[in-house]
Amino acid sequence: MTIDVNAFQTDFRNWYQTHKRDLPWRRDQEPYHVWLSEIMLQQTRVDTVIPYYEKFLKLFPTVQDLANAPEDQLMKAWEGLGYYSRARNLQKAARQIVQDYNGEWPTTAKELQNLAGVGPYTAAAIASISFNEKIPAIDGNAFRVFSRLFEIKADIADPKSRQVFAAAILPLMPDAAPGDFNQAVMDLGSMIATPKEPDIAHDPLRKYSLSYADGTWMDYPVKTKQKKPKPVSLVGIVIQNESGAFLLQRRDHKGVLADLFTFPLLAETEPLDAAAQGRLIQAEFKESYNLMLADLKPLGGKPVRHTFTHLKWTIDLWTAQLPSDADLSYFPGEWVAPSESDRFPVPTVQKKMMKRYLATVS
DNA sequence: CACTCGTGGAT
DNA sequence: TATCCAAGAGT
Repeated sequence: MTIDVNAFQTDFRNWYQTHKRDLPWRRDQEPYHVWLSEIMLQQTRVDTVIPYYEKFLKLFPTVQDLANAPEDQLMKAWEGLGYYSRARNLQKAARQIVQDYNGEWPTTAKELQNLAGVGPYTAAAIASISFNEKIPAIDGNAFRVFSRLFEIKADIADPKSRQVFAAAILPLMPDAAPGDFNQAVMDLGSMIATPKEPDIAHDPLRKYSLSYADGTWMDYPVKTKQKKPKPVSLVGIVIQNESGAFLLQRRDHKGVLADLFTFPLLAETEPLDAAAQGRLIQAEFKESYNLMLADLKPLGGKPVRHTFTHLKWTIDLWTAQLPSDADLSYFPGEWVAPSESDRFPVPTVQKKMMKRYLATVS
């Protein structure tokens, strides 16, 4: 594979200067801004991230503000964005910067990877954009763009493939503005060299592309298929006291939706009929929480469905009553009045359950 | 290293 | 509805 690197860089740079997107985190090269945006953009679309990014910068203008933020305020600001461990790692890393690095950002990708939540991609992105390190930032766009350019058949789901791509990309990077090169790859991948139906006619790199020449671009990137989400049946219990407050449960610090608040959820080892669900709920509340629910009954209607990357939840909703003076010593959660329900970070599935409940009882 | 960890848009 | 997948990282 012989390629005129100078011509390639010129074509690519010219295209980027004309077509690059105007994004909030491109207003400067502040590592705090670049880092925050890169964490939010992990597995998340630009349009989704923008409002969260703007809100975060208003709430936490500096890395010191983020390091000092109350956890619930942080999680609340992240609510709905998904992959919530990113938010916890965000604050861990902010505290690393303030305490371990005395507020001075490390300037190399190698050092940046010591920060919580910063892996090889994010470290390379920050190092190249903020500190002009010549290192390829290899994300899904880069895998797609360069596998098609050079017909690279390494499986991108295999971590070992990263070095194959790095070796192919590095010789193409310019000494000046390597961060622009990496961002150009992302813009090209999201606007032109898309997964389905790439706009080949407007691709500034089309004359360098082996797969375009061979008509094989649909075969790239090579990626092993992901498994189907595992079906899980659950019951969700909408419990209210005599003043109408809801009993919300703080989920375990580990696992799915860690630390967030939902109606109490119980997983069934296998799908149960209504009678068995009722017995499960009463037994679990008695044995685990020492609580006796009153007036327990199915809400009725279709179950609430929610699909994660690896799980497919089917939730049958129930309703019950519990006095406000019930002893919650063994229950990880608290009463939440409808008026103050937005003080707690809740995942999307909780919003779905609440919406279904309110629609059914009204 | 295979698995875990969310959400919403596109098709 | 089913599937893919979007600027991945931690374990």
